[in-house]
Amino acid sequence: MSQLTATESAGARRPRRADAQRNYDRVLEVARAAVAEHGGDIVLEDIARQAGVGIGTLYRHFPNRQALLEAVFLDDAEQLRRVGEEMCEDCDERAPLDLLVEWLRMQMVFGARGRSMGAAVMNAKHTEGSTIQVACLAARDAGAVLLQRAQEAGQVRQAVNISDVLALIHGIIVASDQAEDRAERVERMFDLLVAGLRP
Amino acid sequence: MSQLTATESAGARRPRRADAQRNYDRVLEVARAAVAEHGGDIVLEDIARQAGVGIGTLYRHFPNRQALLEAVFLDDAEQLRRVGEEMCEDCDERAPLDLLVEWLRMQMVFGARGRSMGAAVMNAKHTEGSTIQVACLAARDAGAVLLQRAQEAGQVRQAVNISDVLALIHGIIVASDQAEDRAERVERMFDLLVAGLRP
DNA sequence: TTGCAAAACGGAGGGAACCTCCGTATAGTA
DNA sequence: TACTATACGGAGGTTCCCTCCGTTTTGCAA
Repeated sequence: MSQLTATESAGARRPRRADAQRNYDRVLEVARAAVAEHGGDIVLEDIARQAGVGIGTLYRHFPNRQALLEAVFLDDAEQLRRVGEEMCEDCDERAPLDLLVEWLRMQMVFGARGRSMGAAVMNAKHTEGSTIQVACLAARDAGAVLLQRAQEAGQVRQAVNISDVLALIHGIIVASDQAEDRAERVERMFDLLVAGLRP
Repeated sequence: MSQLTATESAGARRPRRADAQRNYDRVLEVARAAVAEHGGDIVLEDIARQAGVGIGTLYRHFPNRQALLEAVFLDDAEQLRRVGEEMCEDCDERAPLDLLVEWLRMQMVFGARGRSMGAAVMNAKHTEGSTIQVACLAARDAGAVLLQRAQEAGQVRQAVNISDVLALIHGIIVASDQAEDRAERVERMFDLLVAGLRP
């Protein structure tokens, strides 16, 4: 949850006051639930009300809609990195391609949860030095290692590039967002992607 | 332009009045230009003003934002279908896979033009019987024939399915929308997709 | 414990955009 | 030319985003 304490970015600032931290956490928690249900189409005033704080408080902690969505997103990116790194250590026991595919599948599940948060997040992802870009790059790097292992094992073409694969995954999510046969469609597109990896 | 006259859907209604048709066309034209520049983030009041009509007039012709975007979209879908059908007739002279790839590339160029119109259009695409679905299906069918030719020539795996390929193309567009190295990135993802087609 | 300054709270309200409603204007027919 | 169905247009209701600022609270220091 409150992975961001006030001591961000090098500044030796005084830590957040207790009430502030409490409200920050509460807002973030409500927002997380709301995003899981409605995607990016959340109404900030509703979030504030449900969290039991004023709209002004919400905006102090999250200067705009984007910032709130990003905060919700960050946690997940962090988790993805962690799992990716753990998988790297299993490379001796399981086929690297299998691990890679499993990790990519996680990317999809996780991305699908955020659904229409997509547009907002996509922006930040490409903003140089943004917290969210840093988190995504960290997750990506974990994936890059998995990919490399699979390539060394001769299970994936050398030309394949992790960031393209991830972008394509994101594309699959967005492209199938509204489809009525969502699950199967995602599965087929994913298969198509995996097929494209092989030598 | 005014591909939709008032005589829609079987109804034997009186044709649109001349001034109405004029305004319809003018709004659509302005909207088309605006979409090309700003994607889906157009302000309807601006469109109305630039077209020299009142906001009420705009809303009479296009009951909501979505309807206007869809109208802009339709034309393009229609063109895509036409080109696809023309290509089918060239299958004897050129390799089917080449034609397919060229057509898919058109899909991308054309989709990229509409950019963030994406979300709005995606909705309609999956609404049973919507004009836009019909247009997309017609375009898709043209592509399906191209795909089939390529499969018959043994240049594409049998398991590949046109609508998945198109969805993936759409995904590529969306996924690379904000990237700074957009062009190359699209190109690489597209290559990845094409590689996935081959047997 | 008490006083106090920095920090945080919260909601009124400005502004942007969407869309509706209805009185007024006009095209096209008899 | 007169009349009616059709179309026009913009005022204003609604929703949501975000800012501003007077009030309240916290936590440190005496």
